Amino acid sequence: MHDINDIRKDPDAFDAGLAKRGVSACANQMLTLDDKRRVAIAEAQDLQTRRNEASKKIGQAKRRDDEVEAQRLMDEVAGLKDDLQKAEEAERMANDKLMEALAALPNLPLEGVPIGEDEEANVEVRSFGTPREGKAEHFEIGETLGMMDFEAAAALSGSRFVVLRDELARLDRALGNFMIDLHINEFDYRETALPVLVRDDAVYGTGQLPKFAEDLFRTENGYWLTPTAEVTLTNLVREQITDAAELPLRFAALTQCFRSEAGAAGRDTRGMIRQHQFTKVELVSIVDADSGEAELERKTQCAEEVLKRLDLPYRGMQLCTGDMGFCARKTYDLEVWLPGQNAYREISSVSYCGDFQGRRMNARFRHEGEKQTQFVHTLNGSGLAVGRTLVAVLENYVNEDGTVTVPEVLRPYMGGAEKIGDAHA
RNA sequence: GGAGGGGUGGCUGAGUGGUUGAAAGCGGCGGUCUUGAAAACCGUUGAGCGUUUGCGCGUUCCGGGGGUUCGAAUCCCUCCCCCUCCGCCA
Repeated sequence: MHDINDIRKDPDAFDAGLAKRGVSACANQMLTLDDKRRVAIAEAQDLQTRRNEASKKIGQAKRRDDEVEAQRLMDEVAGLKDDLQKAEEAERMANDKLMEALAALPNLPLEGVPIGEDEEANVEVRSFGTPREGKAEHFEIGETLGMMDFEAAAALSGSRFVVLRDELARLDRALGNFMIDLHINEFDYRETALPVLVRDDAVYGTGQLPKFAEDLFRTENGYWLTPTAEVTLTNLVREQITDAAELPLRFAALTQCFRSEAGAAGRDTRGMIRQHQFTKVELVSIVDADSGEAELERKTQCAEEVLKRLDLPYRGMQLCTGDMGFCARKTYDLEVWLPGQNAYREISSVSYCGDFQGRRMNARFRHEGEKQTQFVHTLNGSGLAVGRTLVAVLENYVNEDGTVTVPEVLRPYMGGAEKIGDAHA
């Protein structure tokens, strides 16, 4: 959500920012809505003033038992009521219209973000490891092992679900545990266990609503299934004033995520790359207005460290203006090398959102002794998507005989096992 | 699921139709006193929005929304949340 005052201060800069994202200019439209809103407010307030004055006099008349005068005054303001109600309704509508329009606008890219239309214009900022050629895709490896079962999942739930068995199920769990342990032990994140069902306000706060409702699952009694723990972790500070001394707040969670993948029909239909339900370790930071960009770099490094310790080749991409998410001002994607696909695939996305979500959540902070509050700045990032990491491990660690070597850092989480598939080979 | 009790300012807690944005206490801030601090005493202390060069003025807000009324923290409807008892249950 943007501050209408910022738009008023420099409408051209606002439109220029939107243009970078391929969104057409609309500052003028917003200012017109705001003007209408303010006129409506002034009209309603004027009527309210008159009503209040009259009511006060009526009260005074009644106190001195002057019923005649009281009645005279009551007759006098009787006509006001209708106008007042209309004016208040007009004020509400004018305000709603402006809020609705503002809520649909994406955040502005930070200075220096590469300008472009789509992922073609993303910029590689670094890389790690050496990509190798591979022969097998992860689902071939998993099915050969007899531990990855899409048919069983389809029977239960349809497409875009998977059943993992035996050591692969354990590997999945090991990955999640390894990741979250790393972040809480070494990077100062607080582990958090969260609901995966939330209400409208929370999803609105992080920007998935109102625009992207079709990407989410909704229960019959009105809950949303969280598409990422970004929603819950970020909303932890909603509608409150955090003491600035407590910042930065760093939260990590290992949760299930649920996405309808409404717009992805036909894409990544095979395998575990794109599922309706997947596990992810999410990293969220709540910071003050000055720390956002440094925290973005830090968080990206936290995510990268997971890949490094798993010895998975990856590259870091800075997203261009056209490829960034709705709330983001600056985003890095980490893309892991998948030998089976002979391609880099996104495994983490780390974004700095400025105060865009803070304003939507009415989440503020205040420096000790100061009166003025500011909206918190927020960051979120995957550290990492567990399902896709499992895919990467399989394709990068598969052996000639179809077994899969367990990455060293995961062995403590696997009962010491060095290999998957030996017993079944 | 059934029955009941509650949601008031940073906190505790009064307030059931008329200058109530809201008593009192705590906390915070300023001052007096003190070498300094504490204690004591005095004063002060909510937020959003609109308007204004500024002082200010106006308006809204007592969980959210709607309604009754000339006037609502106070009455009505509805939703949300918390608590207690019973039932059920991982």
